[in-house]
Amino acid sequence: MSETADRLQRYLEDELGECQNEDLQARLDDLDTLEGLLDEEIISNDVQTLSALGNETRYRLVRLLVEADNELCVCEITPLVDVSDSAVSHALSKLVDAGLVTKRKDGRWRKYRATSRASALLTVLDGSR
Amino acid sequence: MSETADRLQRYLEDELGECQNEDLQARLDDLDTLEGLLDEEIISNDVQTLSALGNETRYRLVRLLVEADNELCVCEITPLVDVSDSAVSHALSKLVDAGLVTKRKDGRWRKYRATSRASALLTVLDGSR
DNA sequence: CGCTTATTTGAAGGTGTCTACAACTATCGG
DNA sequence: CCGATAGTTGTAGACACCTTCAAATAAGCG
Repeated sequence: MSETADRLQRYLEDELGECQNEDLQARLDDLDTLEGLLDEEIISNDVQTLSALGNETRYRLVRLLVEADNELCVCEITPLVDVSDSAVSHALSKLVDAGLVTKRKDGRWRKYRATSRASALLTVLDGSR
Repeated sequence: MSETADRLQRYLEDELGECQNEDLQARLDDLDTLEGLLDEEIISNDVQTLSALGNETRYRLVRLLVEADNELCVCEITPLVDVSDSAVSHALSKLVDAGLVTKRKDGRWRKYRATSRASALLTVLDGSR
């Protein structure tokens, strides 16, 4: 038996009392179940979303688009953040990949809009502070 | 006038029509207001939260703690993820800093529990997929 | 006390990320 | 077509991050 499993065993005996072997097995099963609940695809998708938002530039862009409650042209967005055009473009592209904004071509202008997922996330952040 | 401001001016004239000078000024004011809505402290706090969750190991830890709906001992958590004890400890510490989990000492064991902010975020992610 | 065990801390190294620059594509107006 | 403008893409280097190992701290037990 591995060392970490030993430690877990000791912990559970400590917590439950040594006599309750049924409870101990039940607890081990619970922990197994817990692990089983993790879906790899959901994880990687959520992590992509969160790490996209977890960057100051991209967070600002999303905030602005959500507050605007409308699509904005790149040329409207760029003056509002303190990085190069190129950085804005890279950032928006990553946000599109993450499903946090959508892109629309309009002649020579490109317009971006926050998705409902983006505004839902910001709403929760605002509401749980 | 800067280049990006020139571009913005051209865009707005393009969109609104050149005659509507009042509307143009109003739009510029709107964009200014938008920028003013960004609060630096909120931004850095949210970005810290999001970047903490935007890492696979930490995301898994939070998921597990939220699903458990209870505090878990480090020794229960470690076998559920595929990194060293040390990595788990570092990860949990960052999550505490970000306000996503809380820590409690119980004798020689340390127990962690997800905060309501953490479960709110996961709920929104689940609900907006 | 001294030993064992649980967890944390510090540091290092390998990897990934972010932004700016430059070059590119695409669209518009003449 | 051609020049100008809007925006994107590739890339490089500076920097940050993540994990591991080793050592440190802390608590319980004899």
